[in-house]
Amino acid sequence: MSAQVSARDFPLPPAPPEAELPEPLPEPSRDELRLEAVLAALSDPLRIGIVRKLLLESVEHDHTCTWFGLDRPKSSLTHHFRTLREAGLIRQRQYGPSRRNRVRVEDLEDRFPGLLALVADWTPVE
Amino acid sequence: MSAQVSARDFPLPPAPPEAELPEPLPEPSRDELRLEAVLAALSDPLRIGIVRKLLLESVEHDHTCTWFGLDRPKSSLTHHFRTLREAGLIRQRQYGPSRRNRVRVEDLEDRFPGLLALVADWTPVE
DNA sequence: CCACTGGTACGACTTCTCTCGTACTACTTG
DNA sequence: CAAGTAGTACGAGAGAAGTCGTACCAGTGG
Repeated sequence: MSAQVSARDFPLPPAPPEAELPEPLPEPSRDELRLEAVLAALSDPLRIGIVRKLLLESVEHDHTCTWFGLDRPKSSLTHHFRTLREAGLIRQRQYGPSRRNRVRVEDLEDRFPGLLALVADWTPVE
Repeated sequence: MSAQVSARDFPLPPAPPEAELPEPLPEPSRDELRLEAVLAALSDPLRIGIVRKLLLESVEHDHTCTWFGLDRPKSSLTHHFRTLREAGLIRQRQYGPSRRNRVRVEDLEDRFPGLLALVADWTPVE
């Protein structure tokens, strides 16, 4: 059956008050995004799962690393989230002691239209 | 400026007489294609360049590995073309002594719609 | 049959990536 | 200030991947 999630047109996040948020951690600018790097970051099942979960369950809200419920040591999670940020897939902000993540939907749709729809349709191996 | 190649809708190849062609080398079936594997294969600049060139310059014709004019040893090319075939991006057929490649446009558009458009728009680092 | 062409297979080497333990830092709360 | 929470940095080990030389093989054409 393979119920395909129809996630073609992402509602762009309703322009939150960016000015009031903590500064994002260092990340490539929209123009610096490289398709090879983005694809490499997404080629790991854990990471594409993270991006997919963020897309489907929280386009408008940021989430901490632990929100994902991943059964990995903290140092492994740091590695994967940093990989995603350095490739330009997610934006990370420091909220007090914790760090929150969101997908860079606007930037990615602008540079690589349709890519996030593929991520949203992805399913892990059974 | 970045003149974006508008390559959204690929003309599906006009159904060549598949029966008369040599058998394809072993490859994953359409249902076996995995997005992670496809993205991993495309995350190498040399390989995404190969797929892009095949897409833009020869959708309807197969090409040998040497046609690409890549300045690498033969054994390296064998490695990259096999990687692309095993990920399901290209189909390879043996024509006498040489081996010819084409992109699996139909299968990829069916499973991962829009992905090939991103590949066609890709440009190498200057 | 011999040389040429267009590849493959194998193996070595190097580099990258994933994984994770340990130690540490930053902030919050009592 | 002490304890708890959420994360980082460092570094080591294992495995995967890229690079490429060498030897080899299958057709093609003289």
